[in-house]
Amino acid sequence: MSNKKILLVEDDPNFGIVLKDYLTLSKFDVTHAKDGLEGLIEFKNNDFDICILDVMMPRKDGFSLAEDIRKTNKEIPIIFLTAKSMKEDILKGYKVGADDYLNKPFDSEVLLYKINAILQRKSSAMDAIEEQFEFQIGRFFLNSKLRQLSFDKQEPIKLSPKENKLLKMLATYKNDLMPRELALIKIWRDDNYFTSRSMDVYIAKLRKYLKEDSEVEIINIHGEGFRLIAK
Amino acid sequence: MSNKKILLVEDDPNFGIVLKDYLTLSKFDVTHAKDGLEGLIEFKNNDFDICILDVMMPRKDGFSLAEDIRKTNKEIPIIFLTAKSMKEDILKGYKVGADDYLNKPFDSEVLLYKINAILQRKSSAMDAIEEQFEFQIGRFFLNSKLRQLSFDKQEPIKLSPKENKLLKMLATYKNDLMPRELALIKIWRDDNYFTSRSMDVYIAKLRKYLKEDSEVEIINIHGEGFRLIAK
DNA sequence: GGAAATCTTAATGAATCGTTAAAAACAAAT
DNA sequence: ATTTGTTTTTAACGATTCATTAAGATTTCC
Repeated sequence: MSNKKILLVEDDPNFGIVLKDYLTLSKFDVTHAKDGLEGLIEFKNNDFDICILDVMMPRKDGFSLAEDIRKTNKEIPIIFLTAKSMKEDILKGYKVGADDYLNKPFDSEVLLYKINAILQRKSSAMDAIEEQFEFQIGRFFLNSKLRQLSFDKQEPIKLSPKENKLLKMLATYKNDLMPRELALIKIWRDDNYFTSRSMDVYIAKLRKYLKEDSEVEIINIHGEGFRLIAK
Repeated sequence: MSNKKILLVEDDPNFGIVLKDYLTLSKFDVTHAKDGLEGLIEFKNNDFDICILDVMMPRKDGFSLAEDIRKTNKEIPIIFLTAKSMKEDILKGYKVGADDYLNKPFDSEVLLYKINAILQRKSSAMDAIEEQFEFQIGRFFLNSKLRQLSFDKQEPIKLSPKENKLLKMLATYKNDLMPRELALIKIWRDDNYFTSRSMDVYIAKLRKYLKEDSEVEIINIHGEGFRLIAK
């Protein structure tokens, strides 16, 4: 099997070369472009498996490049390298369709780990295509495709789109922390005072639905997010 | 298992050689660089497990070298050797991401002890890439992601963010000194009279939580920091 | 003994969250 | 186009959680 091909777009020459060497040693074919425009040209002339883009670059920044890449290819994994851990940047990245992002400086082993994780995720996702849409939550049963929440033999509750997405997300993180920010970005596509308030309203609605089973509850972790507890 | 690899950067030739020999005898592979620039080159060409850097060196001092190292690798443990025990230096070191520091002259056995303690601390966590968030503390169990402290079958105690961060940090330094300044910089992001007082308040809170197990205690080491003792 | 460091409790004010209700936006059907 | 019903957002207010500061007591170090 031939090596996976990486497009690395990074304007800092030193850092770029070190990173390229490191990835080459880790058995990837690396093409190193020095700015966004060069990156776009390389992208169009080759067939890469994954893109690693610096955010801040002359001529064309990483986000803008990502948008252009997405016009050609909706699936290719993109990892952003952001110098600062600005929330602005992270949000923007997710909107452009980032698969992951890393704050510089970072441990190169973490990058390697993320690359492999993403490549694996994509390939297995391709095999199975469909994602999970049925969840057991205590004595409740959620079918997120039909947007129905069932309890015993009772008539199922019909969920609105947002209720459904939120409960599904809580269920995929069952018994674990679902970070508030993540839900806002993925479901509300924005993270501000009002979307956050809106989310609280939906949490209240879900709690009302779920209160028939006393074993099930949604608890808040102050400043962090919510946790759906169910045996 | 192969020996752990140490990058030792020390400009004093006599001291450097003695230290290198001592560490080699203690079953480490030691690369000895004579100044900061040489150290950086060695760092980029090899794969070390830990760095020991003298602070005062010609061409490139230890702090500057540490910053460069951190650009490539955010996790690798760094120990500083400082001639004077200036608080300025210690703070600067921690801000650059030091794991520990030693005042010259020092007992080489102390250095050895610290190296092993740090490697142990890092290795268990680093295997999994993502950081550790579960800790056993005597009969207590801390889940720092969920911010809860459990004791036997009792209802877990919910920890506030600061309580959680502080206890987590104490736990990673379990049975060892957690330097006061380090906690202040990493958790409070500042080191002054008030943050220090605030930390004391949190130590008091944690002691209250932990007093159910008489085998567990947080002791103060006057002028140095705290030590979480647990079997 | 005296200065510096630490311990502990309590008070304050800010940020976050919970809940209800009303307003606005949206969609489907008349 | 207007009506009707659903969904989502905004508003308002109370409740809870949280970090900091103050202040006095106690301990440690020289």
